[in-house]
Amino acid sequence: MTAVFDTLSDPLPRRLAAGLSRLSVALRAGQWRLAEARGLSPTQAQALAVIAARSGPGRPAPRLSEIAAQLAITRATASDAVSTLERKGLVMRQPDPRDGRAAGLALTEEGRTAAQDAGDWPAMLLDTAADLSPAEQEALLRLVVKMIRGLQVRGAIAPARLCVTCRYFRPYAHEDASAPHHCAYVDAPFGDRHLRLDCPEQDPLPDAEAGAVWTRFATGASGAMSTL
Amino acid sequence: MTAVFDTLSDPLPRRLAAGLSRLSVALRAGQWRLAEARGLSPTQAQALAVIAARSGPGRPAPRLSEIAAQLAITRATASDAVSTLERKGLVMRQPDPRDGRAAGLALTEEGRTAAQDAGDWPAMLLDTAADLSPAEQEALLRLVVKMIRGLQVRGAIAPARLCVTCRYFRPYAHEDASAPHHCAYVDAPFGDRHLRLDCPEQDPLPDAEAGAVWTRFATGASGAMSTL
DNA sequence: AGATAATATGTAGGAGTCCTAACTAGTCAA
DNA sequence: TTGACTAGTTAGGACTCCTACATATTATCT
Repeated sequence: MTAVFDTLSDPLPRRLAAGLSRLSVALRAGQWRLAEARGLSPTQAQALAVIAARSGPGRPAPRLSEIAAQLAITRATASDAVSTLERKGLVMRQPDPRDGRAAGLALTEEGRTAAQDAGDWPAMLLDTAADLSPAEQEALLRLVVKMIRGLQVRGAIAPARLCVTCRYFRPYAHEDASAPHHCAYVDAPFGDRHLRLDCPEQDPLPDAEAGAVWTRFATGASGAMSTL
Repeated sequence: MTAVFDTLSDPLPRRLAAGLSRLSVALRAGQWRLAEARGLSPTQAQALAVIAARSGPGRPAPRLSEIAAQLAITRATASDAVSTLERKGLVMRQPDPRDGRAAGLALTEEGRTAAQDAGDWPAMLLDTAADLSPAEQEALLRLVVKMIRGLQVRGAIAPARLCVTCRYFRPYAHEDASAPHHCAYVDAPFGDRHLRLDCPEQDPLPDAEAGAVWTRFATGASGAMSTL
């Protein structure tokens, strides 16, 4: 094949890591720029977003440890960030009725408003993603999901609420190439482009069963990749 | 098609941003963990890597501003990081013969050693990438390159030394689907899986000409995507 | 019941990150 | 030579992120 470049280049996984790292640099920088406008630092904004995503009627209030795990920071750092959010009047700590040690985190009215902006990504990133063709966006989402799951399995990040590790996920249950999967929770078919990264309804499969479902998803042929 | 999820879900670019952000969290955390072992903070390690990548015999010594631009931080922050590296004996500042204001940055012997480790990514990330099939790795690299170029065009990140913006790049110059492109510098064919993100030989095309080359690359059909 | 271990969180201290603003010194062009 | 840039540094402040260590509460084991 192409002996020259195959031996000359860095291994592909290494370049992938470098590429993702570059994107990560751009993301961080964008978050700092947004931070100023909103009076929130990147970590604070992320913490706010996690709290918002995990709050809801009839759902237990998220805890500090949960924030720390999701952001892959220590509890001490998370405590700092939450204290600052509290000082800014966006978050309230409430004693947890079921565990006197724990502090349940809830958004204030202001916090709810701020959290909506906090989910805003730098426009440049959204525009760049939107410039990809729909098929490319779908392929990228699928690949990103695979990377996230891989990191999760290796313990590098906290469990994300992914479709592909959910009790209600049925990979390749339908013939329709544009929506081959099935969500048994809403009982509807869907495709790779609908895969979620943080679904509130997600109910994680135990490890024993997760492997088989994952394999079916990961190896399943998808006919919609031809136009890349 | 799948009306339910199409209207129910966050827009795809938004979820892509969220997904990349999660990967970015994992990356940062991994860098902090590595940092400890090496006595270098993430920024210092990145700065060291940039200096190493841009140093070389017969090449002008990289400047501080270049580091700042590549890492998307201010010159002040870069100055801090480089000062620390200097204090640790890994980097030397040398007066630039052609510009008395500028300080050329060079690695010490120790710095050269340290820079090799600094290019090491968290093993978990490399392993996860390596778990993807070769076709998937190639597809992801291509998509990451597209994202980087998009962010670069929008001014969100400093110019990367990409094949796709290089004077010597000839997209789809060959029939061979596994190596359709051609590098006129080494005069050899190569494929998407060989795309580089920081090639020392890269010579950027002027904007006027870059658009046409890019379009040919971006829209070119690739036959190797069927097994995703 | 009482002692012990484990858990959830908070505090303190220190190095590092990252910014803006102000400053020095060198370059370049009119 | 003067004025406008440009490269880099410094100072100050908010925030990030860590490792200890301290505190309260819950779980567990005799």
